[in-house]
Amino acid sequence: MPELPEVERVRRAVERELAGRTITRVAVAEDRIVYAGVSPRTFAKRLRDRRIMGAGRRGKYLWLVLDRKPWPCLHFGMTGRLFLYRDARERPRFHKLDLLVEGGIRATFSDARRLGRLRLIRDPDIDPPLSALGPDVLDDLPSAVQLGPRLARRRAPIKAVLLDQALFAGVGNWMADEVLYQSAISPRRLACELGSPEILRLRRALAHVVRVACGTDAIEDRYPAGWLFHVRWDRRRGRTRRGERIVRETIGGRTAAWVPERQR
DNA sequence: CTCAGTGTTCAGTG
DNA sequence: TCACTGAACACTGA
Repeated sequence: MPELPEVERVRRAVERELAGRTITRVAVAEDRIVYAGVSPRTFAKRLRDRRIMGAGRRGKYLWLVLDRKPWPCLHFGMTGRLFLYRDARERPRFHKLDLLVEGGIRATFSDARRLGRLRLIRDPDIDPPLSALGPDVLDDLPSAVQLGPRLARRRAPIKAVLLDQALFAGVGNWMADEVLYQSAISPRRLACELGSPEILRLRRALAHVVRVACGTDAIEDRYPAGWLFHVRWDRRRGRTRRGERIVRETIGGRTAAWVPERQR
């Protein structure tokens, strides 16, 4: 579930449901992989009896602002999720962290594949791995002029460069494909060979996709009907709504879905 | 049974 | 030193 729009939805939900409330109970799974750089026990101790002041996000990383540092930082990997619910029976499978918050609200981080990470941080701007992130594509998307020189240094397919979190924090596989589709640029094109009109289109499409996706609170059904998103994994049909053929190939280590007829 | 997957990191190479 | 590629990580569901 986790690219920028999904993480932003969670951030807003935390602000709305949990801000101002105190964590009364914490349960942790004995998972030395998902808990990174901290034991589950210590992690629990730092959260218990703390008040949640709000939630911050940069790229795909989310942290809870507590009344005392350190703060918990969540990364969702491929399958991580945060559930907010009231009935304990709704606790999801693969739970790694369970919070009981004042007012009977429960928050559970779950992750089947265990590529997500739970950390403690003191400062999102200074502590790795957050400090390695580039500008957030929702809050701080660079202008086309700023993007020019950064892309000019990269001799890799634009698809791979879009996934580089040091350049475009928050972009993931589906957003990269969507942005390239909407800006009519082939994912194979080398970043350094894009012209100004193309960079302009790319930047514009990226701003549009991230804004619209966040505007719907990442509810996929509400993404505009013309988006590639709705058909990119549909292997049966393998066509866009307009009947253009969708191709799948590995670029930059990930599967790209794209429309050669339209993307050059 | 096999394979791909809305992600990141690290070793190896140029 | 910088940048790129591919493998590893771990596990589910098609």
